[in-house]
Amino acid sequence: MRVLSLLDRVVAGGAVGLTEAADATGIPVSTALRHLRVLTSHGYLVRNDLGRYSVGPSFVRLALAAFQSGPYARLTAAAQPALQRLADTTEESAYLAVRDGSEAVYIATVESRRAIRHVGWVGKSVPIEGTALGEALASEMTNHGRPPAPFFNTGAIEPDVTAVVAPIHGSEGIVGAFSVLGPAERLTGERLDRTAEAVVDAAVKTSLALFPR
Amino acid sequence: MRVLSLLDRVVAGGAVGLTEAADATGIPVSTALRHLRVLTSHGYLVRNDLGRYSVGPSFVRLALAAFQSGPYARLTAAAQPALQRLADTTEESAYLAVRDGSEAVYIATVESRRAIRHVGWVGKSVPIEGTALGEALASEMTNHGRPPAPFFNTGAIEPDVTAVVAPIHGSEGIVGAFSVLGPAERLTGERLDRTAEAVVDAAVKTSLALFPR
DNA sequence: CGCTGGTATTTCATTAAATGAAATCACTTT
DNA sequence: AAAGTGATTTCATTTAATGAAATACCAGCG
Repeated sequence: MRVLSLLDRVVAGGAVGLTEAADATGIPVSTALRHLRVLTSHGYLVRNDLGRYSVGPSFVRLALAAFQSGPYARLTAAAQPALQRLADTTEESAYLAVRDGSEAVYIATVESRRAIRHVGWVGKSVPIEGTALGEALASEMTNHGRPPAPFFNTGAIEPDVTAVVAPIHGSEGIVGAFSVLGPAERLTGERLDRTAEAVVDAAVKTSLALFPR
Repeated sequence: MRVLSLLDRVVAGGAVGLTEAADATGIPVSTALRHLRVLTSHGYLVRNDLGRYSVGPSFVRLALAAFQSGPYARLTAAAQPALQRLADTTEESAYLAVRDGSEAVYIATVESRRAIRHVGWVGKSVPIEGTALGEALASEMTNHGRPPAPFFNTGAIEPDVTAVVAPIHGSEGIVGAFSVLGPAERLTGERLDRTAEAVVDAAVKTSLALFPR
């Protein structure tokens, strides 16, 4: 699995030298070099003129496939209309996220049209612990036919950013969550209430689209 | 590297059983099972209730990173305005592709607004040999300061689909190519000529954006 | 209900690849 | 020229991978 650790670090890091990759993964440089050479020979990585490794075309092909077939294709397709509606009605950026072990990863977004808006969290991971998103993804479906309750948090990841979250259910439990993110000073009072209603509504509709009962 | 072959097949395949993954990679099922379990334990794959393996959240996180940092982030960002212009001016679907060994992979698109339009080739691989795209990606920078010549082909991959292609240069040679794809009956005569000019122009402008001289 | 076929899982002995330190090389900076 | 950093090669050792065979499970069919 060393080879995947290295691949992970290089793809996540953008452009990474041998010693940096070895240090980041705790692998001796001679071992890391061998693995990086194998990954490069198969096209998963490329090595540029400066000797730095980056993602290669074979990995890119798989990255595209990951969103075109399989569960994330279905989830992102089912979620897209709801994300658009969420961004339109709440006038804040709306995100779709999934659970990745002890973290949550934002995998899709429709950004708010406002000049002051939350941006750039697709691909970002946040901990399950201590975040509204984490709570939502780790929650149980305990509402017995009633709409799920929304989750709120301010400042968990960034100061003055409020998150309003609702989980999405599929055939095998919680498959993702919607999160609307915006400045805390805007998301208060009645705007916060209406945002919560919209997020819950989006989650319920997307859950039904994925798993009709 | 067996582990990456398996990962490749599962991600590309969408939802794949143990025996299918083993057969597709030529790996004995007991060995394949072990690898699939390791991939699942790290979150790169998931296994559903039916026992089929699909892409998992750790892989999705990397897939997103592949387009956010590193060479493909730069390439797709630099190419986006040109793809949009190409689709607008030619009224056909425009694609960006890169070379992956003996194949070419389409990695981004702006689709034509026409009802009859070419769709759905992002993530698809075509051979270098026998295609206009392949010729373009394999070509040398032999025009010595003059604009590159466009490449044409009809029916190489699908009957009655014409491709008009031009390579994009970066600091280390050819880094990608633009391809406009549309019905052969539409892309003839003066429309074909103007499409070729537009593709070459897009490639030249994107090359300059990536590697100013 | 029993049988068959296909798929998945476990076990265990064998093999092959991975490993990693040390020596060496290359390049940049002082 | 020397020093420091990063990369590469070599080689002996170790560890993980391997894969066949046995077993278990499940769905479909007669």
